[in-house]
Amino acid sequence: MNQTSAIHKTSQLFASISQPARILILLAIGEGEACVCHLETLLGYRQAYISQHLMALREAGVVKARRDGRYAFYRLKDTHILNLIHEAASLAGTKITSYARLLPAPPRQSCKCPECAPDLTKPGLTLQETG
Amino acid sequence: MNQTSAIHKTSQLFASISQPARILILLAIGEGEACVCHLETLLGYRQAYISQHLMALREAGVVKARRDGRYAFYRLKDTHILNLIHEAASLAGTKITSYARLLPAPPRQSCKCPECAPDLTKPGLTLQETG
DNA sequence: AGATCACATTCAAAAAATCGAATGAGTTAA
DNA sequence: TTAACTCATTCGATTTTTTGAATGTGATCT
Repeated sequence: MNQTSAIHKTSQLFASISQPARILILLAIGEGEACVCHLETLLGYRQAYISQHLMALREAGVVKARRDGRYAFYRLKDTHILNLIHEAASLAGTKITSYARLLPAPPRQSCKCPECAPDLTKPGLTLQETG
Repeated sequence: MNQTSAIHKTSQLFASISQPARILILLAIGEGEACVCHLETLLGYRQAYISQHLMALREAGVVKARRDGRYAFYRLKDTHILNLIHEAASLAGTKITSYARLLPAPPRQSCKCPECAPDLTKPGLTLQETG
């Protein structure tokens, strides 16, 4: 592994997250797991749009997918990518707030969006942000 | 400063360094200062090419320029950008070696700017890398 | 079986980045 | 002043990325 190829790989990693939608997706996945429909609901993007970005992130080795039935669950390959994002935000003179992960209901395997997670429709349960 | 604009600024920072030539330039500048002619000799790129990338890095707020006569000296606005690069390399599964005291090997064809010229007369200075 | 759901992929047009070439602008030396 | 030097900028062709739209694939349900 020479210097040139190391720099090339590094630049490709940067390129894969040099886009607002990608960063939002990574933040939404956080340290947990998220299915596409969850991201769709959470971020308000169309499914195909999210899938495209997830494909790019997958090819860049940033996320990995797990299939379970007709759902696909995405997870960060290395959660240190979140640190990278926060440090970049700091260098850019701003601050990005992380999405707090909602605790998954013990027996449930589905995603957390209102569509597949009836628990979230209970009053009083909302999405929260934390720094 | 809301979340959307913070993410936008962060993605722009990533975009500005999502390119091998840019990363090489930042590594070459390192924690010191470098004139364009120095980078030209060091990296083997054309002057206009380097100037273009420096302009992009300047607009992204990554580097700042200082003019001294007909020379322009560039410096990192925040050397933490180097940490960011190394962390990204690690996430990409590679390792980038920093340049320390990097000078062209003899016979030296480096620029004659005040910054580099004195070193050129000293014997025994060669191209060195350090991690 | 057909219908529906969750997601992936392809296609194409628009937008942006890349990069070489030429040129401009300011500084200093002759 | 003229010339040479250092760097910045513009221009344009090529390539890449972005993004909406349409469609494909496989799993699940009825």
